[in-house]
Amino acid sequence: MSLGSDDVTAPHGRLTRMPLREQAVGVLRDMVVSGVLGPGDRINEADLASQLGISRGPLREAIQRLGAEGFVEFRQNRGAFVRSLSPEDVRHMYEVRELIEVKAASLAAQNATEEGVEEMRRLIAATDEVLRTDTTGAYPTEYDLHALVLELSGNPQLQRIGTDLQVQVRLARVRSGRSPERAREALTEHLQIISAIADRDPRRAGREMRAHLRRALDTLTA
Amino acid sequence: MSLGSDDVTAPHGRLTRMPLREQAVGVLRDMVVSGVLGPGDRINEADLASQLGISRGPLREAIQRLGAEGFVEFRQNRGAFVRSLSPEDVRHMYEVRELIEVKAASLAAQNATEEGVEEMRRLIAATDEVLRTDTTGAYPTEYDLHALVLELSGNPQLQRIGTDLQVQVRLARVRSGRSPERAREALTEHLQIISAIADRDPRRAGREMRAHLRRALDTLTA
DNA sequence: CAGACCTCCGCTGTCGACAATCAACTCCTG
DNA sequence: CAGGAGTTGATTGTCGACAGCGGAGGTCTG
Repeated sequence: MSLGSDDVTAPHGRLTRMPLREQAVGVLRDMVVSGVLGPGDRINEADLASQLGISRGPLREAIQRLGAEGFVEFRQNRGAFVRSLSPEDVRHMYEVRELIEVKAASLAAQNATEEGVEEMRRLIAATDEVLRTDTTGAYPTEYDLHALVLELSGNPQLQRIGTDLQVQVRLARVRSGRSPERAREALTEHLQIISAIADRDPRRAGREMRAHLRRALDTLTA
Repeated sequence: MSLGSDDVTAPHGRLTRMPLREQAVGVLRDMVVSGVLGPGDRINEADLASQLGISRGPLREAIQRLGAEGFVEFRQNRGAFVRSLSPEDVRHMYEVRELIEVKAASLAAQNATEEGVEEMRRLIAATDEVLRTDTTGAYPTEYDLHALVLELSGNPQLQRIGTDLQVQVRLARVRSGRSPERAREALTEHLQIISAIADRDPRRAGREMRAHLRRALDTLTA
């Protein structure tokens, strides 16, 4: 697993090389949410660095970033550990997430551009599609929805904090996969949120988002 | 300005040496909020490192931390720059801050421990004192209040995000110092918040906090 | 045999040096 | 004299190496 040659195409087509640190941040996040790195696991810098084909320098910088985002915790002279969330932590995270995303949904309903709403409609279609076929492919659009709502809120701060929280929540969800029934429910709830935003109804958008998040938390803690 | 010998006394009295990175984070924050590092300024790693008496390694890690917290921005191969806030940015920050701190105030009114309320009362006294004498010493208690409210909310997530935002706001306030009149106003508003929390009245606590933040934003943008 | 002490190994925290990249300046050219 | 290519200096991105702390496991002692 080396990432030295992972180049990336910049907006204008020029080939640009992302700093190793940035790439490492991405890989680490993936390793955490995919369960390769479980809660409480110690992060061995030397091992991980050679695994990624980079040196410890950029890796340590990446770890700091993850630390500020709340993914890992530090112990004096013991290094970084993948954060393990207590049920209390999860509750607290959802409490904040509700604040953030309800506001975001409401703002999105007010501020979304036409093309934003258009993208929402595409999500409706995609969601519909998933609903009619299988539910295993649900997660991608799940995150897409929440990310899109945050973006359409038009408030970058809200977006930044919201996505951080959203990704952190995955930490809790890694182990406890949800049932197919709940997945279907969630998708229909998404539909409600989307249509409220598309209809430009802030109140309803906020209400639906709140309901959605509360049910999600219930499922998670059950 | 070297920080190699800046030891720190741990909770139980044992002398502990903070990692250079942590100390650097603190110093950098101070340099930003105190105006030594102005918005848009480039951060020269070599200079700053030798200025602090450390090497670039820990410093770079510290900068990453600050980056995740929104203090500095990165440009490809150009390094880190102190973030400069547009009026839009400030508005967005206050929008989120209102969400967070209003909730925090309301929660604090519900959840605060007895000793928490006790500390609030001490703040009332201190604030009263400042009100009666000069107003130049106002800032410390200003930040103390908001920090305390966040802490008493009992939600660590809320606290973390809230303090981040609060410190960032200082970025905007560095240049535009507020008038003594506004400072007095702010203090009386604080009194309202405090007493609402001490009375354990969540509604009023939230309402007063909201009013306070809105006026603060008005002053800032004026 | 249990518990305190000690030793050794692995790992983090830190450093200095090299390579890659960008910005500014110079110099050439029309 | 204006504009562009080449050059140079400064600064970031990256790496490998060393020192010191902490924990695992062995050893000594009561």
